[in-house]
Amino acid sequence: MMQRRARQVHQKEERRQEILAAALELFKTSSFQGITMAEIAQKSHLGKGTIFIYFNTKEQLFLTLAEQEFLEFFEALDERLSLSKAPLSPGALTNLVVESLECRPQLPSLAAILHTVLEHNVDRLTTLKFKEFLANRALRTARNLEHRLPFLSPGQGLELVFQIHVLVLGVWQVSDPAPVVKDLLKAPGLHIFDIPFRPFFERSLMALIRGLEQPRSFQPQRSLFEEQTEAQG
Amino acid sequence: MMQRRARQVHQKEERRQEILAAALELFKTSSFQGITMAEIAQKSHLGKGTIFIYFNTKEQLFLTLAEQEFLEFFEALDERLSLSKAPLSPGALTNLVVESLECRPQLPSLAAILHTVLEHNVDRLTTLKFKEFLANRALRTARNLEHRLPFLSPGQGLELVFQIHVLVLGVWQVSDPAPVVKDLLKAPGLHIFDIPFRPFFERSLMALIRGLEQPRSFQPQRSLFEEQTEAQG
Amino acid sequence: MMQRRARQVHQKEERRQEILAAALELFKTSSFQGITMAEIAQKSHLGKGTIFIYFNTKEQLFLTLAEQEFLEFFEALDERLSLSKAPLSPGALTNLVVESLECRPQLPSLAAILHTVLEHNVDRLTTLKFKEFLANRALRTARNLEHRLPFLSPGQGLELVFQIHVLVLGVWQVSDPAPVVKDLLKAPGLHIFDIPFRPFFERSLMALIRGLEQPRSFQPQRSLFEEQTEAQG
Amino acid sequence: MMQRRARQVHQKEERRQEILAAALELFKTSSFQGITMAEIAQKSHLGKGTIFIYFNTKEQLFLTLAEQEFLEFFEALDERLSLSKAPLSPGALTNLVVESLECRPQLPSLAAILHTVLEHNVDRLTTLKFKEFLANRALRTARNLEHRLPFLSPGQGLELVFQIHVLVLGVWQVSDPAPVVKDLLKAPGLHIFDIPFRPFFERSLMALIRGLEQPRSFQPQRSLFEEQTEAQG
DNA sequence: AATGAATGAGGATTCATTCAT
DNA sequence: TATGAATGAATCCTCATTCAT
Repeated sequence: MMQRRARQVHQKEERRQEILAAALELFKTSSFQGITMAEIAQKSHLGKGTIFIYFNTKEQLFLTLAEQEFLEFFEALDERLSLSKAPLSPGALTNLVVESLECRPQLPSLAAILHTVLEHNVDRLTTLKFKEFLANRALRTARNLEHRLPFLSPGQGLELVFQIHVLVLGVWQVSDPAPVVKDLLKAPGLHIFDIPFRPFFERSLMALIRGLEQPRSFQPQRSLFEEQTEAQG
Repeated sequence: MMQRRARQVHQKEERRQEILAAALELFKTSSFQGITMAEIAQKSHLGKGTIFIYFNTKEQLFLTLAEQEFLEFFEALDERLSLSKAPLSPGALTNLVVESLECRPQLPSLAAILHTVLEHNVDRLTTLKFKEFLANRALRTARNLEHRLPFLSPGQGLELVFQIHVLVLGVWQVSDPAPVVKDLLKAPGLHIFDIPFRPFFERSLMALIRGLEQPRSFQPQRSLFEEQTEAQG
Repeated sequence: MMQRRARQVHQKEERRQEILAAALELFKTSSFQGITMAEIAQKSHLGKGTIFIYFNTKEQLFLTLAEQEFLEFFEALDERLSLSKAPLSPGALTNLVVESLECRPQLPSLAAILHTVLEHNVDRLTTLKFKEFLANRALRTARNLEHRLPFLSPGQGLELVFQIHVLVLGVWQVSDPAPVVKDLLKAPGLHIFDIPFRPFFERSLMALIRGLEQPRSFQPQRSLFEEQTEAQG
Repeated sequence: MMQRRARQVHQKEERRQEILAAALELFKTSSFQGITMAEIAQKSHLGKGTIFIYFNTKEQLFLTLAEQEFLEFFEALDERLSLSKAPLSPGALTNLVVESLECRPQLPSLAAILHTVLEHNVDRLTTLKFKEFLANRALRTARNLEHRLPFLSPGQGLELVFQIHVLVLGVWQVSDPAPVVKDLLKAPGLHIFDIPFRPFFERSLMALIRGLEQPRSFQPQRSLFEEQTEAQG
């Protein structure tokens, strides 16, 4: 053990980052449940107890990791969105998103456990901070999206951000099968479950954006009625 | 304990269903991790060990639950899709999906743990059976979708099925926050995370379908090039 | 399942033997703990419950197996002892024992669990029967031994039987290492633990018999005194 | 709980010994299977989990116990063997062994489960260490035996060590009957199974040593031939 | 007599978290 | 601050045995 004391604020922040880096590194080849705090401590050359000085719980540690990844993703996306003021085609926007995503390869897997795992066993305050950060960040990107996508009505930018989030975590779960499933993918008829993340995500997001782009005025609320009529016929 | 012996095949099936019903009931107010096999046994008036005669592992039990919910969802959807042969509008299809979904209120929460939890710790054979069932069922519905959505090219029906699945599990996770998060939803600025499942799912699916509906010929593969140009400009 | 009813006494005995044969077969490649009653039932084409009609407990089943093996061993040995009336050399007797042992290859492994496992969880009556059988059988062979080994004083025949038993189970345990140990036998210096049953048993038994053969009159009880004297010197 | 932290190496060793002492204490009145880790924890005033910091598995804990007992036995024996250089009579040696054994009353019962229980469920490294220790210790005592027993040819010292081991565990199993058997010992005819450890062990070991002592030249390898001849006649 | 569904005691082990040092 | 020893809750699953059919 090093026994270096981090008395300065910047030293503490450094230490914090070392821990996060170690966790991220382990997360590349393992899962949240598969990683133990002992491993993280060892990899960051710190004592087990030290980790808990910087993070209250294991979930909080990974939530911080997620926050960083989200931040960088949003930054990357915003940067790309700010390169021009011209309207974006659905394909172009999809591209920007995918590019931004590829800078942070662990974001999808972190997003996939965000709601079901990480946000449990975290204290109010931490959650509050995280959600506030996310809200601010999402709103900023939402505005940027609304600037580049003229067809978006006010508020739809934020909705699109959430929809992207939903697609990221959903597509990730579908494209990252359990070991047993992975083995079975070669079985006849099961290749349909072999779904690589990127192309499927691209097609889905593109379709979604193109759908948003369509003027809705021509099909106002009729869907329900149509259906019922059909059902009767 | 009852000590009634289920010796006939149909009695065994009945018992099996009793167990599943008990598990589903518990799942309504708790989570996979929060439920113990002992609770399920108690609720189905059986011994702890008896459960393991019918299901090898806890995961397998819930996988079977998921299978049943998926089956009923697909049946409900197929039935609705077969009521007419006329082309469906995006809104109409969305409606059909949401209706089918509402028959099985636990489907989203089961789908949400399917890939990350259930498909782990299940043996090859069980997984194979499950995936084969899912493949067959998905393909049938895919064909039905292609019949009612003329704009779908062959194979796009299946993709749409997967996209619906992705939206279901993704939107569910976003709309079913952890207790701590739920508490914070009233905080100023955090109401944006209060996302009820149904409307958000409806809008997202509708947009997706409308996007698929658009002829793609007008924007062929140019997206990447466009973007790069923009970035340079 | 066969559902054959064994109404006749001889049919029941047959069934009993089938079960024992199945258990013995499994015991060749597995251990007492490694074998389940379900496996024995399956291998003897009977229902699990049926096994318990013939044997009250798993231990009793294997105790019966041990009894049979002991019986056959004693028979084989007695037969060989009866072929002549001439005094036996230690080597010759050792040979007879080893030959008799080799007819029943499972005897050592059964003897090795007899006192530590089998005789636990067996009811009084069964144990009584077993022990009575063993006593009678041992006494008969003891007499035969005393006939062929003139140097044995009355009662020493029985003691020799017990000593043979002790050597069988002791040498077996030493010569049948756990898997982990077996792996380690190649390590430098650990080859000394690679002790094949037969030669080690032969040498040990031979020495023991030769020791019994020696007239004890010349060294009467002095050992203790000698030692104490030495210690003082 | 005490919550004293053992941070120094010697404190940790102390704690380790406390656990071993507790286990040994329990082992006096119970069996390996009858003792639970929880009991050991309670008796050593430690948390259940703490035990597993010091010993990976229950088997490892008891293996360590066995190692200590073996060590002390070997030490005691070596000490006695070193008191003089004069040749030992069989009776004298037997005495030394029995005396050494009586210092460690639990050794026989630990030896009796060594091969059948303890050496299972222990990792390679632990087993390696244990076996290496045992090899070294046995070889040293073997040399000492060869010094005091002139009739032993090189290598026979080690063989004698193993033979003593075999007798210890074998005689122990025979002399420590299951409760049911113990009850039956008064039954007519079954008193022959009432075999106290010490005298039976003494007589057996003495005979064995005396056998080893005999010059073998007069009966060279003829035993097999003799026997066959007899069988034919 | 035969069956196999039902039973439930039984226990080692992990690991996030705490806190004495 | 840093440490790592100490903690103990938490639970799935096996399998010998029973007994309703």
